Amino acid sequence: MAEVRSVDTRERILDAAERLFMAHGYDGTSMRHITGEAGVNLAAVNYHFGSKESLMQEVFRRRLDWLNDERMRVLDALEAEAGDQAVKPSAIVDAFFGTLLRMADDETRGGMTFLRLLGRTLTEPSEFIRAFLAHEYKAVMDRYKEALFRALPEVPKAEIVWRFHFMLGATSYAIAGTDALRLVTDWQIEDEDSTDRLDRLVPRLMSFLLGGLRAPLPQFADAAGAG
Amino acid sequence: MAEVRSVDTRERILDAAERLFMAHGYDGTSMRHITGEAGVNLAAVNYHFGSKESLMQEVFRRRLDWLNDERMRVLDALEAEAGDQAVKPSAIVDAFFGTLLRMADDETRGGMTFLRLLGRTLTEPSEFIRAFLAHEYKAVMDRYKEALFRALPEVPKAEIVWRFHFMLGATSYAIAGTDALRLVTDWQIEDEDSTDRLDRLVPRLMSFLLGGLRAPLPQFADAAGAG
DNA sequence: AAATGATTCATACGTTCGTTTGAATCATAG
DNA sequence: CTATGATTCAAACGAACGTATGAATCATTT
Repeated sequence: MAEVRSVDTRERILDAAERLFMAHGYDGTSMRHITGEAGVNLAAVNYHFGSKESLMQEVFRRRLDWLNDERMRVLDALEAEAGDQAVKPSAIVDAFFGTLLRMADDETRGGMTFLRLLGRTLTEPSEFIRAFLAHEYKAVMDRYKEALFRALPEVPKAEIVWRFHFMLGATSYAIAGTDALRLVTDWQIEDEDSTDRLDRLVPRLMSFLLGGLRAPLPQFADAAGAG
Repeated sequence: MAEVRSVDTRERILDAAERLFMAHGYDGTSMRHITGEAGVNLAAVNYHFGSKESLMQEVFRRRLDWLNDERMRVLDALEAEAGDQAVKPSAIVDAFFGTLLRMADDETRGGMTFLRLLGRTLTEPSEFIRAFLAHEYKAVMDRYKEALFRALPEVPKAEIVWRFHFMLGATSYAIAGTDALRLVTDWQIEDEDSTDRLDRLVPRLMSFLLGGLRAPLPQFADAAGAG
């Protein structure tokens, strides 16, 4: 079996696809863009991956398998360390979002490119992508939800689930828009260079997420409670 | 001038485009989908709007003109009411995000469809869309940033800008994913029906946003301050 | 009623899309 | 060296894309 060439080609395709899907979206990226940038023949994608959809799935699987395994490992370690005590909310949030954000510095795992792709894709419309991500994420999301339920027993579960949702949004947006949103907001932060910005994004975002997670419970207009 | 027909056709196209762009994205929606769903001739889009890009811009302009004017009006009123006092952060946040979220109940202004379109588009890759939104949003963003600077004089401006960014993300995600993210997280909140969920989204999100905005400032690993 | 300008219509243009095909080329095994 | 299976290649497929065209139809004015 001559796997040397094919592995090279596969990875070149995956790298190019990751970058182009991030920059132009799924529908905005053609197979000819991908194969052109990867320096391989047009037919190589269908030969190695079967279809464009399968390629997209493989782009995510390559990174998410490690990320979600790592998230599980970190949470395992936290719970083992805590014994019969509850794990602190800040540790849970860091295990989920911090583990994600620290991928930005690891180019062997996609770095910022993959993070921004993931951030954008979570709000992308394509049905098959959402279905695929739902499947990939289900187990780890359930684990973390349960951990937060135990860590915050006084907060209604529905509220925790919503706030997890909000945290996901703030994070994915912060990642996806690290360059893009500069356009929308057009702010200038004069005293920080770009490397600075990334280093400080994690503590900044963590403060925000924890502040939101532990905010006072909302008061609803009607009488009923939240669960 | 026979404007009756053209106005009807224009609005039918805009309504269909708004819905389809929301559901399938810009690149994922064809002119034939739009004109088919609107029940008009294929050439009508180019006749009335010139191009697909111009149509997209008009879809947004139709809603954003009102939204951002309204945001300006509300902030004007708040500042007039406060006199030389500072406007409360919670009032500013409500003026910006609450005004947006309350569009969900106003079908004459696009309702949830437009909100979800906007939420998704803020992370979409197409260059011309981001450039257009940047232009449409610039004035109102500057006004609100300044208002938050005055409301939170003890918080570094860079930190406020970042947290505004995070709030935008949480909000746009909460909107865009009101249905979609159910797939990813697969949570079930048994005791709330869907109308309930929308009514309670606003106070829930507001609590989260304010908690994040007023969270303790992050501690950076190195010595330098944040601005 | 005739004329005019706005709008709608069917149809076609050239391009690009994802995918397929079958031959050519490669690396390895017998 | 030859056979074999894996991979690469150029080329083409039909379908769908955004856009343009010119005739037909409509509403309005003279």
